[in-house]
Amino acid sequence: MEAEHLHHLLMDLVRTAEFALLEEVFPGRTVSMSQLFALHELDHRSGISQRELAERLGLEKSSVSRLVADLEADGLLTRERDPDNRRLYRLQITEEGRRLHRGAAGMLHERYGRWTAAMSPAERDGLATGLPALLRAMREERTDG
Amino acid sequence: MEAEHLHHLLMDLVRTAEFALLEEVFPGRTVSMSQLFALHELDHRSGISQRELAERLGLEKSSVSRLVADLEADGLLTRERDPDNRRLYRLQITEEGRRLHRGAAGMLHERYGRWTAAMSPAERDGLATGLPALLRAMREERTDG
DNA sequence: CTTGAAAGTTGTAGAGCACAACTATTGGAG
DNA sequence: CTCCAATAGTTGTGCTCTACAACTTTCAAG
Repeated sequence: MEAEHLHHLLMDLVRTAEFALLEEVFPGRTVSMSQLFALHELDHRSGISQRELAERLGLEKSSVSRLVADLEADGLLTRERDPDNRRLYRLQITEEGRRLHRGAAGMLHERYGRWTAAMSPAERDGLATGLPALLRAMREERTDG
Repeated sequence: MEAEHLHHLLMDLVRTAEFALLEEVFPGRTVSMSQLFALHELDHRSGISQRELAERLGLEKSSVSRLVADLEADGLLTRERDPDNRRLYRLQITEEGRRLHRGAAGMLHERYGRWTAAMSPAERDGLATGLPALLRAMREERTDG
């Protein structure tokens, strides 16, 4: 696979995917990309700190501070000081936050279903093999260097 | 391929790819994502109008107006009124703009090379088959609905 | 007790974008 | 020909997201 080809694909994918991820993901609420990512993280890893979340999101701690404050105000997560180290918060997604994330995921899943339905079995298999591998490679380089 | 799996992959990919695309892509200059996309488009389709560019970038015409004005001020593209319809501009990338885009692409290509080098032949083949198919499916839905 | 590091907050400023209201040009309809 | 609606683009304005710097609070080490 040539670089030029991959370049095209990635440029396209970032634009198209970001568009698709935010489009009408949840009616009535406005969820930013970072908020969605944050909920996504917290739905998997409960109890992480803001610093950890900032690292995972690739954001500055001050940005996460405000991001998390907004999510807390909307009742989508809770912040509790760690009793053993009161400098840091333990973030936990609330039921409502979980419902929102799952709801968003559900809406997206329908879309994913339509996408994969429009692909041949060979293409689906290829994607299932190649895409995780690409991400693994991207992430390795990012953590290495 | 299940939706949940694809959901994970896309969330990850958007974040990681956007990060990778902008990181030190061209030393000395600050290029925004949209500027990079715009140059990318103009390097392929010369002479399109701002309205066409706006459609391709998924941006509002006012945003493109300012975006293009900046790129022109930086000498990366030229704007000429269409003699047959003086309402619209014909946008053309300059040599410098082309060099910048190609340069950025070159830097990215090295990175792509490292990524694909870290993948097995089967994974590379899979990606080459599956990723274009996914984009095709995503784009079809976007233009349909 | 002091010092320095870590986690988080707040002030501030800039980038990027959309929306609305505007100008200029064009192609009809009457 | 004249008027009008549509099209391409511009400008004013305001919002959101973000980083950076300076700050507070908490902790741990000496």
